[in-house]
Amino acid sequence: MKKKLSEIRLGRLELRIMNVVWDKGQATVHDVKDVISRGRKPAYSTILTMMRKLEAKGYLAHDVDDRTYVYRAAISRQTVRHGVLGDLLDRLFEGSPLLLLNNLVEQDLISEEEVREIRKLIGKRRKKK
Amino acid sequence: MKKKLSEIRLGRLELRIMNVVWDKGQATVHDVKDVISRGRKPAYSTILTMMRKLEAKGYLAHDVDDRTYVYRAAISRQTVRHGVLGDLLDRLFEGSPLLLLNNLVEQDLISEEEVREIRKLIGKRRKKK
DNA sequence: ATGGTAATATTACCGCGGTAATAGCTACGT
DNA sequence: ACGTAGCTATTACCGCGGTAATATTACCAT
Repeated sequence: MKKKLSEIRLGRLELRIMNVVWDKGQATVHDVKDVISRGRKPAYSTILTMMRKLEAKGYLAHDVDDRTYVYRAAISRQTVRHGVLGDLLDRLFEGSPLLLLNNLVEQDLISEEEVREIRKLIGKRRKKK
Repeated sequence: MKKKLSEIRLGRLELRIMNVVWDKGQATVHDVKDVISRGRKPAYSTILTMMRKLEAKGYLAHDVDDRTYVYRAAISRQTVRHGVLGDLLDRLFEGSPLLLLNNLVEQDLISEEEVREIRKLIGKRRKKK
């Protein structure tokens, strides 16, 4: 089930679930329920339902281990990040990453040192090409 | 109608509408309908409904000019950008702006020159304080 | 065999963004 | 006075993320 990057759309709970699966590599419904702590704590059956829906949408897949579903991601964190970030850029920052960067600075979310690191990173990437 | 930054949530069409109002400073339903071009073109009544809902939520306000509603933004673009960006950071990038930056680089969305500009910007900000 | 246990499957509902048809109002032209 | 043009107001519906109770299934222990 391939998806265009721009079509990747995940709700809040969906993302919380995916994060658990990405972090742990694989997870059962119970695993997810145990890890999800912050804020509202959805019922077991809620998480179950959402994970089934996520699988139906092609974001999760599962193996069966002794009659327990062990889920794993069917889409990478990077892919989702790319998709969602691109979408945000498009919708709220005129498609300009620079504008977004600017915003991070205004919010004092990044420091000069961090920007320096990023420059280094870009340098390395350029060499590779 | 004050809102916590993290509670600012706007759908796709809502954001398209807000963008028009922000760009033009003020806009009637017709103005918005005329400007909105890309992709689906919602009916006049759809835009009308959405703008009323946006006003009910405190994102728009209106004056009446010769029995036509002239809407203006009741929340700034910056505020929405801050809110949405912070939320994204929190949900998908472990709250780390650096991780987000990194992602922009991986997607080849920012260049070394742009990062240099940002560093300059940060320098200026630091002096102000 | 049978009842408990622990998992998945089914079903139902809510709120909201989005969609739009249609009803209602009012000033203006003739 | 009256119809019409051009607005806003009302109403209804859909899909989906989220919520969760309840039903079903199947193994295990006694």
